[in-house]
Amino acid sequence: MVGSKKNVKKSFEGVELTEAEWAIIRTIWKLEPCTAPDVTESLAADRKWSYSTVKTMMDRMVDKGLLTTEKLRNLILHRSAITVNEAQKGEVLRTLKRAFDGAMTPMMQFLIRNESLSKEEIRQLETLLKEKKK
Amino acid sequence: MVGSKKNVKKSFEGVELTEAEWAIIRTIWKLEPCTAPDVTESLAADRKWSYSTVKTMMDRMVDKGLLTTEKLRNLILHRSAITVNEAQKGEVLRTLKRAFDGAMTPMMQFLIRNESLSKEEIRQLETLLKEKKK
DNA sequence: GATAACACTCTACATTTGTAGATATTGCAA
DNA sequence: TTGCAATATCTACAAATGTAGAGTGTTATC
Repeated sequence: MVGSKKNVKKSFEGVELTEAEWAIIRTIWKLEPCTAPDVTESLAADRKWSYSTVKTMMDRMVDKGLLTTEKLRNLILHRSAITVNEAQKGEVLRTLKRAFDGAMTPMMQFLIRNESLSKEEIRQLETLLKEKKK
Repeated sequence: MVGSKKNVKKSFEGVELTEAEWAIIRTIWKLEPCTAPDVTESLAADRKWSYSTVKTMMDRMVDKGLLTTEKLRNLILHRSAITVNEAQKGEVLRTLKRAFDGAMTPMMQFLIRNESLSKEEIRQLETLLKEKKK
């Protein structure tokens, strides 16, 4: 059976989602509360996943505590248990840890140096940095 | 058998290394050219991996084209086939794609807002941005 | 009440990742 | 020259991930 372990509430400091989990949770953030068929349909455009596939993924995510469920009649409504921000933070921390030895500044430097940014975007970032200084 | 497929030269635009692969390639960047026992020993401090484990990993990385080999007497010398920069880029792109829908600026904003940066670090980044504008 | 839709449950299988024991090979030292 | 120590090869297995078919239950409808 998929989906049995009690899902203990835990901190999501370092959540790491797989590619497929990202696809699913993105959809859930948009639709929640929603059912597995809802998600399947919404994803149909990009991913041609069968209902079973989506449902299995979702069940596993419930196990991991990434989603919560509520039974409504014969339906199971799902909600995200982590916020966009938490998920993003997990992903960023992962990269930081693995690729930059946990050092923020080198990572920022890498981004500024290697990625293309328009003048306007640069201005925005400068503004943010200015605010940050306070 | 581990390590048979011909390793075709390919672009490393989007390399994604696993946690274990990162540990190994970091060591290789330090020691290359080096043997599997070299890597095992160097990693012994953090990871208590057996020689077999390390060797298997390395063989798989050779398959994937992440490492190259050269036979010297009875030894196999390994070298990295991707640079630190390429690996970092892969990791960053991954996060960008998954967590920020490929949009650079939101990711930068997230970092500036959510991470702690000293005044000095902020100054450095401002300088970088200034240079970038040219 | 029978039945078609719809949603859910179970089970399964391939691939990748992490981990390592057992065995074979070989160059070197005694 | 022989045996040992170092290195490499082969094989294996568990867990995680990606993917989905087959079967079961429930509900709204005719």
